Amino acid sequence: MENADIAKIFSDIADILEIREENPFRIRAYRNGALTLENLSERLAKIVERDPKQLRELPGIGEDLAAKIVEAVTTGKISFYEKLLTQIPRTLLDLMRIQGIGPRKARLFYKKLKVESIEDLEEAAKAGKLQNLPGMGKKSERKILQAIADFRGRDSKRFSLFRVLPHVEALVDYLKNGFKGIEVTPSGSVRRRKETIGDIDILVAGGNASKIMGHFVQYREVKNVLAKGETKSSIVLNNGLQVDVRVIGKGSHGSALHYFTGSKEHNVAIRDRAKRMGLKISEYGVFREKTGKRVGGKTEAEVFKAVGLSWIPPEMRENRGEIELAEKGELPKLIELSDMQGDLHMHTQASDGSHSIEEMALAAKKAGRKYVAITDHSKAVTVAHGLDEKQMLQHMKEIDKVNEKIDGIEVLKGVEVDILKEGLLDLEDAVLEKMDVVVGSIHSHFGMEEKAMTKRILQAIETGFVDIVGHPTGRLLGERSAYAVDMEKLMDAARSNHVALELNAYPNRLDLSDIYCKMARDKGVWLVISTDSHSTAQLENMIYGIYTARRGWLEKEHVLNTRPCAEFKKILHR
DNA sequence: GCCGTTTTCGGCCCGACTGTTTTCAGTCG
Repeated sequence: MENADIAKIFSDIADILEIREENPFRIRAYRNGALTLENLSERLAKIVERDPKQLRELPGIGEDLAAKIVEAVTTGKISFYEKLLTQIPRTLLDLMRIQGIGPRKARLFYKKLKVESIEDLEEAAKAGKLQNLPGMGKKSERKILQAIADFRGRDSKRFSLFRVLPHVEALVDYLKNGFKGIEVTPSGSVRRRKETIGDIDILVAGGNASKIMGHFVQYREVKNVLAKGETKSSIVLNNGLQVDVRVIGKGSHGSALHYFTGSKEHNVAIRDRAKRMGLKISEYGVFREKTGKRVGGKTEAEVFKAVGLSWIPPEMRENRGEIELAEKGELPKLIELSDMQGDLHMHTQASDGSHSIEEMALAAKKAGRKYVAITDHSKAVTVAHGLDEKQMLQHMKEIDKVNEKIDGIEVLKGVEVDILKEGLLDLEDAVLEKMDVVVGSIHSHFGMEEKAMTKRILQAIETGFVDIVGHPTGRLLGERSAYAVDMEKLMDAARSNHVALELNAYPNRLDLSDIYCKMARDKGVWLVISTDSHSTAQLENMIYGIYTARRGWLEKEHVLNTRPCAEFKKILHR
């Protein structure tokens, strides 16, 4: 069992215990445990193998959960969970994924109507059986039917950040244009620059709250209004994206911004800390618990300062150790877009790109880069018109020509060479030898099992020709999951062979993920951030790589292409 | 079930909105 599987079981256990109305703190303990496992970069199996006692060092993992993890890793199941499932059907848990249905309602429907699944629930609602239950009515019944329809229509629940940001911008403009002197700030996972977004949260400071609410729900792209209150409203856009807006007084801007930026886990940890210090934090400010005296909240910095911390960048607020660092004053200085000097992965018309070498180079210069590597596909990637040895040599001459012709940016000769099924590279050594930059990537046989896939990539690394492993897990957000690879082994091999791993900034890749970036940072593995552009416009996607890098705690020094070209080349030619 | 600068026991984040109530439970973030 892998980390995510065990996390899912802990979360299921929490749901079941909730339906059974057990001790809410015990339930939270399982939830917290699940979150810890989700955010963990190291494989639990590895930790157990090394020393099961180390599980106890993980936040929220005590004697009990540690034992369950050991059981899961060694036997492939958790007997406590199996036992629970004999009492409550697994499909009942799906009910709680319907908006407006929590554990109480799920339990009510199950007990009174024998509803065990979403299908059962739909049937009961259509038959008018729900409205007569205690606490229910006609309106609730209608809402549930609507929520079931929404749930089904909403394809794959989360939206990629790059699809969401344009909507955020439009909404912020819309709100700002309606009123004078209000501050409109995107918060939530958008502000944390998470790779996928569940809904948009927008904070408005100042202004007439009820007027702002009235204006907001009339936004031109509203499909339906979920809730409209005095200070808080939620709408669903035509594309299925939910937007929450909250209005707050200007004096509480900082505490509200902190609160609505989250993450939830970070907030819980901060509030817990405040509590231990005799303080109470809400969206309205920081207060002394005893006297109720307000001690801050106008700015975010005030909130952090009140609990003895320096200001934590939003991208780090996931309760992955950032609070401990802030306490010691040791927060990293996160990488910024302006640090990026090179872009080492892009395609031209020679393979599957839309522009010429020169056009790409000039656009990259405009985007602020000082050097680029042109890395077209090799011949195995036929769908992308990959180049064979002869074509590649010709292409390299073209690159040389452009390099001589233009100023202000250095153009390196590169290739994105396919890592074949057996771990061999798709071009002859004699050609690879002449390259400045070799990116090795997987484009086929994604379904290989983990051992074989890991061996395949390790073998490619060990040829000595690969400088960078491109999009190392092959995932496409919302489309294709990562292929199975032992990331520990891959990173260890990369480090000992002086090979860098790519953080591919293509917005639906972001591969490596934030968690793997942090793992690379911890392990001292070199990284590069590249756009994998197929057109000049895509060179601007570097910013998405920066977002993910910042979420992975990366600093300038961890990323090779923040260095000047000469220094970068020197490192490559170790 | 977890955890400890008040505690190995007794706490555990906090508030808005809705629909059903006739003062509040459930859900959500």
